[in-house]
Amino acid sequence: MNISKAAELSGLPAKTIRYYEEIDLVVPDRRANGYRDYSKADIHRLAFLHRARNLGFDIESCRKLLALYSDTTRESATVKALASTHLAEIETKMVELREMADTLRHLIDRCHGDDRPDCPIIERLAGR
Amino acid sequence: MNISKAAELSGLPAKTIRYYEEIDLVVPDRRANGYRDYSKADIHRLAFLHRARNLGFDIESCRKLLALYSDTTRESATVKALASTHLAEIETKMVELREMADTLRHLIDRCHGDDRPDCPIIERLAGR
DNA sequence: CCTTGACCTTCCAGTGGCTGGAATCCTTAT
DNA sequence: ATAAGGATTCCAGCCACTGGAAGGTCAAGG
Repeated sequence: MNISKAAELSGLPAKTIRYYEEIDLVVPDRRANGYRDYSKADIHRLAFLHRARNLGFDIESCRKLLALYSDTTRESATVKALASTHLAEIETKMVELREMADTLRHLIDRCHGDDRPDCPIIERLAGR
Repeated sequence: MNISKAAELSGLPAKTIRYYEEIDLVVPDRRANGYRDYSKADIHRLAFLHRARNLGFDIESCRKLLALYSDTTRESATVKALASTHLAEIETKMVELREMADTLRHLIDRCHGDDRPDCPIIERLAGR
């Protein structure tokens, strides 16, 4: 299967698929003409990566998840730990964003937003 | 004022301050020996940048905010628009993160997390 | 057989916002 | 005179792609 078909089936851009090969995530066979030849298993791995990335896992975590996916003797505890760590990171980031958003909303609410120069947003950034 | 003092007063690492000069955000005078010489106004601008970055504004927005900061004829509407756009982006990101977090929590809750291989997290990533 | 166009290949450069490190220079204290 | 602690520049790397150039391959139509 050519790369464009693999892209269509996995939902990943061809460029990304080539990149994943470069970093040894999914390395397909090659045909005599040098074209990449993706197997069904390769497609499954690519789609797996697509879903894992959509859940925000970074590439190194995806690599580990992919290894666990292929390892039928895996312990679910390992997977759960990986996902829990990732969830904690997401929650940390959410807290940061919420704090930013709250501050911004507060300042925006207090800014007249007209043709006058005085502005609580600028004042806050200037340190009051 | 030397860069290390500027770093201390603005709260930014010296490396970052040099980077900000490179991209023409804050360009200090130079002494005869080639050392950067930061004025009080420079320090204010650096601290301003520090706060703006902490609110999540990207560098180009910081550049605009800095210009508005220096422009006493600014219209607060301009600042408000910039901040509102940024707030909307943050809120979008928060929604994405919340969706990821909800999905992850759901899956983690259903994973035994023991020595057995069956795992709803892997199953979900594999596409059921 | 030739051309066209769609596909494939590799390689290089750029994104954002720094950060680390190497090599060298300047200042101050002993 | 020397050593420590600053300062300087420049180059490389991070993450996860993404765009583009230059060229090779293949199937269909004339």
